[in-house]
Amino acid sequence: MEELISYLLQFGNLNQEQIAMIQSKAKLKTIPKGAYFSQAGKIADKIGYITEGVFRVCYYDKAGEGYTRYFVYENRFVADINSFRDEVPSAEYIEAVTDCKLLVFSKEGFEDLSNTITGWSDIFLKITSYVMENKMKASSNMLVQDAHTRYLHFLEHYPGLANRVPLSMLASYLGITASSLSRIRKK
Amino acid sequence: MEELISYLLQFGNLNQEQIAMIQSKAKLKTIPKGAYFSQAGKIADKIGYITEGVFRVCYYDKAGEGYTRYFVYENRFVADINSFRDEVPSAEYIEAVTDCKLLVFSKEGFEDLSNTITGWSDIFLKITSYVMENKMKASSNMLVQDAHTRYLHFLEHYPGLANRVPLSMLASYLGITASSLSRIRKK
DNA sequence: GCTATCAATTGCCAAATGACAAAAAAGCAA
DNA sequence: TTGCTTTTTTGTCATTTGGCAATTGATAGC
Repeated sequence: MEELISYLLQFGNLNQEQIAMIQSKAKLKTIPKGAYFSQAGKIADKIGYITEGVFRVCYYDKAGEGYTRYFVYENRFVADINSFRDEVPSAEYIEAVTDCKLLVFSKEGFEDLSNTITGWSDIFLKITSYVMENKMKASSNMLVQDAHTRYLHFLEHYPGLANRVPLSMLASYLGITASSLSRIRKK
Repeated sequence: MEELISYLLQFGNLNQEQIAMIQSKAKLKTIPKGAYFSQAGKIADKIGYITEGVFRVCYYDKAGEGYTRYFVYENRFVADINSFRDEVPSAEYIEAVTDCKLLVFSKEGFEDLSNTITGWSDIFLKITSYVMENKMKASSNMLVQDAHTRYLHFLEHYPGLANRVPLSMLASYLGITASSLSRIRKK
């Protein structure tokens, strides 16, 4: 819980009263490996701050093949923010890659915070645009690198994460086949 | 100017008074082909709504090679939103690919609007997260497609744009070499 | 019209990656 | 442990893409 607060404080100021208010709205939730935090076609009605575990945001093509858009892990928010905000169906799945624990804000709880805490929306605007810009740059950068460079960059940028996710999921994040990644890994 | 207003109205409500306020803060600006709207290392102090022309958001590697992250054209906002909001140096260039005209909001003008118009920040939060999510998904999708598919998808998704930008810039957007794109184009 | 310049096309070959299949390894439950 | 399932590794081969260089094409200035 302290980590959530210090994460939020990076993006704006909060007094003790506001912090207590935030803590009162956060509920601890456990999600087992393989289960979904939110699903395509459903409206995302909650936003989570991960305290333990790894999620992946992914989608499936008509052949049932799954593609990982990105991973999210400890001390970051995970949500389909557009679905959550506008109450429109989500286009993607958020799947627990490992057993996970998160602090969850319901739609109602989140709106209470928006109405009570001055600057709460601004904090989320900052977090949203900062995070999304980084994700976008990451994908865009990968596009002009070869597979080996992308893998090395991943190892460097997300130390330890490669050992926590299945090779096949990492491969689809990197935009290569599992076989190619296996060969690259052999170096 | 009407197009700017109707674009904004897609993301939130505005009354006549607010619309007049917005219009009073927008200044028409012309940027010749090849010039920059904002530059890496400088703080982006304005945000533009394009009425005519095409920009590209790009960066350069140490060898001076330029890479196009994405294109922005008529009836869309163009800005380095993180640099603009937090007044930190931009990491990228926004370059006019053709002669361009835009409606420009200065930092001061934009803040006046934030302070005067209830919901102005929300409108921009929506626009920002909607646009960035789409950019992110576009790059992420391209990563798992081959070059030919990416090109066809570009043609379909941005009809006419391929004829307005140099082949080399389009190639770097697609993550391939100019030679490869030339060959693909021959079909 | 001539020339300089830059962008685009094309040819050639090598390297990277994918497709498919089989084998090996790892995980998991009884 | 044993057997079953899933994931990962490995082999072979076809395809895609890049690198490089030469050629062609377009444009602008003289």
